[in-house]
Parts: sequence; C-alpha cells; structure tokens
Amino acid sequence: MAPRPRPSLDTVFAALADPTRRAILTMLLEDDMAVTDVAEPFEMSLAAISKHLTILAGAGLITQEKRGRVKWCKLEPDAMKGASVWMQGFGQFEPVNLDAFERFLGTELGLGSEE
Amino acid sequence: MAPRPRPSLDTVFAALADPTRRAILTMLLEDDMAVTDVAEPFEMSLAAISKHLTILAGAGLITQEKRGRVKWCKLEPDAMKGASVWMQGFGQFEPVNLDAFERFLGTELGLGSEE
DNA sequence: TGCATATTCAACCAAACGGTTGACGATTGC
DNA sequence: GCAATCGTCAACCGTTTGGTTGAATATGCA
Repeated sequence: MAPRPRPSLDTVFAALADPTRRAILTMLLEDDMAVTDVAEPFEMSLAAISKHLTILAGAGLITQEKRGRVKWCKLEPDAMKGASVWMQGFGQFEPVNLDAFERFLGTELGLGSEE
Repeated sequence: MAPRPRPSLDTVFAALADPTRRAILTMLLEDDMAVTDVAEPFEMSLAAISKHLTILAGAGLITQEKRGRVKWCKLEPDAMKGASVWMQGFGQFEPVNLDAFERFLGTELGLGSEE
C-alpha cells in the first residue's frame, strides 16, 4: 500500500471524539485484533464496528491487514503525534502522569461511572 | 468560584475536530478577545462564530465573560489536559517540540499551504 | 431620547454521523 | 461440494453539525 497520507488534525480529532472508537484504540493497546473480536464487547452490530474501524484507519490511527478471511487491526499510535504536539503547544501538561492514564482507561472501558 | 464541570473527552475532542475552532484557540493564545474580533478574520457570519464559541465553552476550552456589551473570550488550556494525558498513554511523544508547534500554527492560521 | 454596536436567538437548510438490516463476496474446513 | 465464518456493501433512518438569514435583546453614546 502507498505510504499512508499524513493524517490531518481534523480526522484524528474527529476519530477520537467518539467513545466507541477510543475504547477500540484502548483495546488495541493490548494486542492486534480481528474485526470480529474488536466488535465482541460492544452492544452494536458488526457493521457499525466495521465503520468505526474504517474511520480510525482513515485517521491513520490503525492499519488493517487481511490474512485469509480475517482482517487484523493494529494500533498506530504515531498518528496521534501531530495532535499531541498541537495540544502541548497550549500548555506544558504534567510529564505524562501514568496513574491518571490508568484511571482514564478504567472509565473509557466503562468500568467506572462517567461522573 | 464553582469548579467547572470536568470537560469530557467527547466534547473536547469534538471541539478540536473543527479547523475554525482550532484557529480560534490559536488566536486566543495571543490574548483575550471580544466575539466580534474573533469573528473578524473568518469568512463566515458572526452567528456562526458565536456558535463555535459556545461549543468551545461547552468543552471548557474557553470561558466567556461579559463586560458591558462586549463578551470577552479567554483561553482555558487546562481543559486539554485530560485529552493530552489520554493520548500520551499511547506513546511517549517527543517532549514538546516547539519548532513543530510553530509550524502547526502557521498551517492552522492558513498562512502556509496545506501540504 | 434615539441610534449604533455587540451578541444571541430562531428558523431553516444540506450534509455528515452513527446506527440498523439484509444481501453479498471471500475464505475456511468438514 | 457445501456450510459456516469473516467482513463489507447498500440502502435506509433519525439526529447532529455547520452554516445561513433576519429578528430580537442588551448596552453604550451623543
């Protein structure tokens, strides 16, 4: 496949604006996954998840590779770089508080209340 | 002062997904601005800008204070903190490359070509 | 008082979004 | 070969988004 088009801030931020898509990205932190497996925990159709994955791929946040009849989804965290740098220009945020991140993961996965 | 409700990742990312709104935030880096002045450089109605500002305020990215008949808009960069931390959990991005940020500002403000 | 300025409101519009369902093309395995 | 599995496509649906216009509401000023 041709070198991925540089993901725009528009598409990256828009992709990240949906909680389902953020949850998918979080799942992919663990490991690459097949589309069906990505869809499993969600209460929506496979087709809907497939669309979300297309949007994530469009933003460059994941890549998809078909092996046999299974399509594998792989996280591409570098796609967040531009957006991350952009935001950091607005203030020096604490040098990556991983504790806070763990908590975010909890709420993102729906383990906690939204407050 | 009542602590503002914690802006959600949904609203923050959605607010940042629009180029007009990102440009507004960039303008507000310089200084607080009145609504009319914010609208001036854009080729769209004042009402449209007013809506964008409402969305930015809803995400906590700006606050608005009315003094006399003028409503002042103030950047609130801390509202990006949660989103920034969330993204950093996906990879350690270079510790704030300000050069890159300057370049982003250029393209965001439409001073350079998109490519 | 009366007019200009600053901003929002209300109604409307086309397009995009997020979801559904059912049919379909590929691939795998018995 | 045939049935099951994987994933997307196409059509459809209601809601949201990003914009418009024109009227309305405050406020400032001469």
